Amino acid sequence: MFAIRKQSKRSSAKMGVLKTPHGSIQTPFFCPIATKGAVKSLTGDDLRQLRAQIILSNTYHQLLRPGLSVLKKAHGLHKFMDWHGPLLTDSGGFQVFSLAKIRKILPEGVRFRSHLDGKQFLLTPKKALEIQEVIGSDIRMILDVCPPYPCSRKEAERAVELTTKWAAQTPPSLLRRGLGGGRALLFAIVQGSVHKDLRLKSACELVNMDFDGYAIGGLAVGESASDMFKVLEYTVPELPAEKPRYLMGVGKPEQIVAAVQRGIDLFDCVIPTREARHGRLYFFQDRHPERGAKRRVEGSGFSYESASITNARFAKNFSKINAKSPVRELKTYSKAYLHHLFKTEEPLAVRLATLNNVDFYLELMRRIRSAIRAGTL
RNA sequence: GCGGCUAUAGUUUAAUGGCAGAACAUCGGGUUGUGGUCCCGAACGCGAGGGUUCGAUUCCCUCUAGCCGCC
Repeated sequence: MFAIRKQSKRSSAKMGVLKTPHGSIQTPFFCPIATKGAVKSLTGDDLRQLRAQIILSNTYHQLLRPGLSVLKKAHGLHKFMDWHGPLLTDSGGFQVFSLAKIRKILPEGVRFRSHLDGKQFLLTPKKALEIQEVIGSDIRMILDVCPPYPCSRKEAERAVELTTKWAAQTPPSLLRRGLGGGRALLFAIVQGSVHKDLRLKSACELVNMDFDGYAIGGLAVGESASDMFKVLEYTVPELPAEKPRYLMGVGKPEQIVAAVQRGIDLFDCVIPTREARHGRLYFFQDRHPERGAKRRVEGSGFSYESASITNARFAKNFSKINAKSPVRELKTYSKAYLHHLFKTEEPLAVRLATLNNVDFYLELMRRIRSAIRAGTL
C-alpha cells in the first residue's frame, strides 16, 4: 500500500509510492483542491496536462451540492468531473472550524445549518464515511473536530476526545488491511492544538486503531509558523513512518519543504488556487536566485518569488508565464498578457493564473522528490 | 447671438463661511484540510481672476469651458 523507496540520511524526508484504487502516487505529494468538484477554473484535461497525481474534494460541500442522489446517478465524483486519478476527500471536520458560526458540536456528530438554505443536518462519523463512499474517493478522512486558534485547553481536550471517540466508531471492515486491492484508504486526524500532551495522547490513541495513514490537523489556523513546527517536532515521531503522514492545509513552499524534512508525505493547501484568483503568481527563480528572489528555500536548492501580476512592472514584461512548463498555455502567453487579463477582469486570467500556481506547486513536489532521490534534502 | 444650469481627485460624485468624504481607476501589501474576483494600506482634488469677510471650495462679479433651451 505504501512503499518507502528512499529514506534521507540528512533528515526524516523520504520518498515512496502510495497505492490507491485509482493509481499510484509518488510521495511526497501535494493535492490541488477541488472542494466543490472542480479545481476552480480547470478541467480534468488540464489536471492531466499539469501531471497532477491526486486532487482533494470535500464531504460537507459535496453533500450540499450536488448532493448524494446526483453523485450516485453520476457514478461518483471521478466520472462526474472527468478526473480518473486518485481523489482524497476531507471529512467535513475543517468546516467545524471554518463554519463555526453555523454549527454545533454534539457528542454524536456535528449539527450544521446549511449556509445555502438554512436546512439543518447532522454529520456523524458514520455519515461522513457513507458520503465519501458515494463520492468514491480513494483516500477518506475520519470526521474530526478542528478547534480554532487560540482556544482554551478545555476546548482542545474536547476536540481530541471527540476525534478519538469518532475514530473508534469506524466499522472494523474498513480497517482490515490488505483485503481487496481496490479498497479505499482511511486516514485519521490527530488534534490537540498546541499542547504537547494532547497531541501525544491523540496520536497514541489513533495509532492504536491501525488506520491506513495519519493526518495532523488543526494547524495553520492562526498560530505562528514556529508554533506549528514545534507541534510537528513532537507529533510526527509518534506516527508510524511506514504509513503516510499528512499535514492538512499546509502551506507555503518553504513550509512544505521543512515539513517534508520532518517526515511528512502529503499536503494540501488552497494557497496556489486561491492566490491565483487574486492575481498572486508563483515563479521559480532559476536564473538569478540571488537577485530579486523574495524567498530562498533552505536546503532545497531553489528560490522563488510570489508576486502580484497586476503590479505595474509586469505591464510590458513579455517573457512567457513559464517557458519550461509542461502546460501549453503557460509556454504560450506572456506575463504582460496575463497582467492585462487581470486588469480587464477577463475570466481567462483566473484560469491561466491557476494553471501557473498549480504547476508551480506540482513542480515544487517533483523537485523535492528528486532532491530526496539525490540525497540533498 | 440670447437665456438658463453646471464646474470638487484620472472618472463619477458628497458635504461645508473654519480639518473637503466616498466609489471606481492608479500604486503597493495580504491570503494556509476554500461560504471568498476577497481583505488591508497608500498617493491623488475645490476651472481662472477679482470682490465681500478675521477666514471663501462655499456668498457676489467677470472670464473660460460644458450641458440644455430659444433664435
